[in-house]
Amino acid sequence: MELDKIYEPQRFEPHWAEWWESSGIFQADPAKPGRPFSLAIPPPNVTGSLHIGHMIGHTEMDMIIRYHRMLGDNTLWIPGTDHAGIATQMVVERELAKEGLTRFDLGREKFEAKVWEWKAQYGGNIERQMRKIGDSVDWRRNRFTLDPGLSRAVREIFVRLYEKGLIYRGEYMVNWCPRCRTALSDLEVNHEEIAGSLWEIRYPVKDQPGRFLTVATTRPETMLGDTAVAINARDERYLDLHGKTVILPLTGREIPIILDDMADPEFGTGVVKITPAHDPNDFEAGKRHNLPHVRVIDDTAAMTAEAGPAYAGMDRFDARKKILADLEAQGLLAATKPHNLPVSLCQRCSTIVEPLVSKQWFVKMEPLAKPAIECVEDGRIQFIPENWAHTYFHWMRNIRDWCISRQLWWGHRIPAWHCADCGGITVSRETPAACEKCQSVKITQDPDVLDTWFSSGLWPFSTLGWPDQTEDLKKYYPTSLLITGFDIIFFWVARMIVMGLECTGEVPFRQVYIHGLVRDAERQKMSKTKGNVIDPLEVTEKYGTDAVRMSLVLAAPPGTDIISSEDRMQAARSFANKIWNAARFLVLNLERAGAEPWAPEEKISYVPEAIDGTVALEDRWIFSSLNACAGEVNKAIASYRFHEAAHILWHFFWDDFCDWYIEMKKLRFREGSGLDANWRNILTVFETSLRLLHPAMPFITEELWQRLCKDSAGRPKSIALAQFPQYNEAVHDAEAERSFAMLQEIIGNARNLRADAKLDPKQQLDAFIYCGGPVAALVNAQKEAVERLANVSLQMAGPEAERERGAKRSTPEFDLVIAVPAAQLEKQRERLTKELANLQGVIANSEKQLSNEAFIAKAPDRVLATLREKLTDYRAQFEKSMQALDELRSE
RNA sequence: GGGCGCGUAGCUCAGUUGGUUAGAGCGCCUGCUUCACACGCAGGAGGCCCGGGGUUCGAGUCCCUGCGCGCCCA
Repeated sequence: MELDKIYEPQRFEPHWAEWWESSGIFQADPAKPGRPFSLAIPPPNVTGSLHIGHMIGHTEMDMIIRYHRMLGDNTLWIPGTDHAGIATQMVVERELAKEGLTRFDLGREKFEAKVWEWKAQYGGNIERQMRKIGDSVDWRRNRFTLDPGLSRAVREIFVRLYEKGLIYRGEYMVNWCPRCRTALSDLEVNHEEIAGSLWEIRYPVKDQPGRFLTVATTRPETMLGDTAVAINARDERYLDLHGKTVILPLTGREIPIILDDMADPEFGTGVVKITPAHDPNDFEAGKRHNLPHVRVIDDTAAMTAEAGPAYAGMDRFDARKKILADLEAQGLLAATKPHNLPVSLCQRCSTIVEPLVSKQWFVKMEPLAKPAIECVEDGRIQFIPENWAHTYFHWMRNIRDWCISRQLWWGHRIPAWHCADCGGITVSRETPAACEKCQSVKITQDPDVLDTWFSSGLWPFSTLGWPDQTEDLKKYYPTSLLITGFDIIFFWVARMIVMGLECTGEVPFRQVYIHGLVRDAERQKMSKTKGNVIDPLEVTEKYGTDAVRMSLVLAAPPGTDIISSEDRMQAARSFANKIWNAARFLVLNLERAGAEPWAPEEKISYVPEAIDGTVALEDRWIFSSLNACAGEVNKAIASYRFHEAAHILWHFFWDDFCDWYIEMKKLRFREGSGLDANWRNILTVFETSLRLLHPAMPFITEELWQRLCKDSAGRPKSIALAQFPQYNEAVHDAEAERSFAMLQEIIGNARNLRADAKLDPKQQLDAFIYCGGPVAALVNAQKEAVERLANVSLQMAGPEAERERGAKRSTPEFDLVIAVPAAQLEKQRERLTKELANLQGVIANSEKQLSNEAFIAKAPDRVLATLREKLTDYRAQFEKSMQALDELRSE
């Protein structure tokens, strides 16, 4: 077996991605034993492609699912995609536009067929990407929101809610996108403040020549639809006009002057025009005062015939200009003042939304919200980080009815049929043959489709076969966890909770982990419209999937946004390269040792084997460290502290395993030794590390594991099915950890003294260590390690022995002298002076604290004891350093 | 206007319930082609933890307040 010198993930990642799927190891089986752990993917838009923002969610999901799989749980991760009504329709419409066509040219059926065609051609993009990044999903259970099964679930819940009176149809003012030509829910519009104007327009009072009522408006084009003007009852300026009428300019229509609190005496002129057909507040006012609606803007944002022949057919903003010019010409434009106003934009296409009255379907939310609030309050669903529950509560407690109908052609058609004869509506699970009211067969299905989120809201159970009580549903529902971004808490998370409780009587998931958004270098949210998306395929190609995954996980503590940068990916690739080369080193030396292929123990014990009757210090230490590492990683992943797990593993593998353990082991290798205990220890630690790393970096760990471990009878097929290492208290070896830390300190000090003297690093120097007791025993046993790792020739003497001349470093436990020429000692003086100043401060601080009676009385004994111990050490250190400095001065 | 969050090394950020001399990665400086790795090794510099006040024996951590910044909802 040979490993390339450089880690080249492109050479093996595609292979494992393919094998994982074809070998079926991620396929779930509800009949198998094991605690269920299930997760439904937030279904991405079928026409879209994964961006780096998805990548973090997918990495976290994959980490947690691989982790649970390795724990032996019965795991299921359901993949799938969302039909994304507006977005998908837009994409296909844009394609048609290239040929100069609109969907209306094709007609509904042909257009729908075109979208399906589009989906067949490009819809697989996301799935290909998911395969590439190693998502360990069960592809057999792949779902699409328009699948027959999921569509059946949609009809089922629609009919149920309708029958309970929770779905109703009515004429209301909704957000209308004139470009998409559909209604939008409140969530699908963005609010922005733009610089506009406040225009003051004179409305002549009828029969009072020369008297005007001046209204202030930000939208003059709607004046053509005014059906009243309002003044405030407390506003004495205009009170005498109450009950009179004004002549609406440009139209000559006579409209009443009414009293309403909507008119704010402090704002503008204190007079407001009322256009019930084109403003939500005016719509309400219109209801209060029984005002007629005059609709002057149509579905495409063009002026209607009712706007008058001068304006009919014009775009709303062109009409505004002409209206202002016409008013000006007639001397009716009193003022134009700069004014910032909020506008609503279509989330999909950024067109300014037009409030229009139309007949739409709504879900009555209040009764549904109540149990959805309770299940979070009582902890049946837990948000992580828990702060997000506030956001959820705030929205849920101020819930408004949900407009679910869309005037689109792509989506679930509303299961309601209108009767041409009696006007009755038949709502049914199955397509009805006749009107249920009058039995007429002249019925036609409602042309509208449902909001995409209506079907996404059913995702955690519709994907498991609901409304049928399938084995999957019984085993895996409620799902264990949902991982998603905070931007869809309202759109999706809230609706799943509502629908889950309503449909199944149970919460759809027990925990919701909310990850941060990936932002670019300017901290901008990444979005297709902004064009600042990073293509994960591009960076995974460049750095390897494992490196990209690791870089994201490292940068993603719970509750914070993730700044994506290629620097981080590079760093993570270096880490992967480090793992690769550690493996390469082992492989090369295994060959030299003439070792047989090795098979790992499935049940990991972490107990190092003895060599010649004793267990080597480095083995005791690394096994103890590995054990601690396993414990911390388990804790971190289980509590969704993925970044912590990644940092712990990075540190363990790079610093402990590579920089210290392997370096020590270089002293132990013997040619032709065969697979002795020494090797079994090394390989056990390495193999265990791979298991710990596997959830975060699945590809490199699988590759190395498969290469390194003999495919013996008892071996799992894949590292993904191997047991995840667990903490074992019995393996904890505090004494070995202390001794090894001491050894590191000795070597560190020696290296430091060498480096300061600026001598040729190849030159071996004489070193002298003065110590007694356990340190002396340690030095005796590890003399070779010190000499090799610090490149010195070491002699040991008792603590009282006379010191050799040279660069000296003291600690409470030992003095170390390196023989360097006197000329090279300057750096030592600087260092000692600095150290003394530092120690002085620390000592003064500790003494002050220890002489504080309140501290002694109130601080816990543990804290007190450590501080006293430390003070003794500081003082000893101070003495020694002082003495060392004196010696240097006398040189 | 309401809510959430952030401000720690040059940069990006960790720092769980308050308790040793505050950490990491990248960048920077010095030296090194040491036979796994220059995507590397060894050593090093760099921080009034945003300002002010308070609680406490003790505050980067808790409370109040000011300043600066971000996001969500109205």
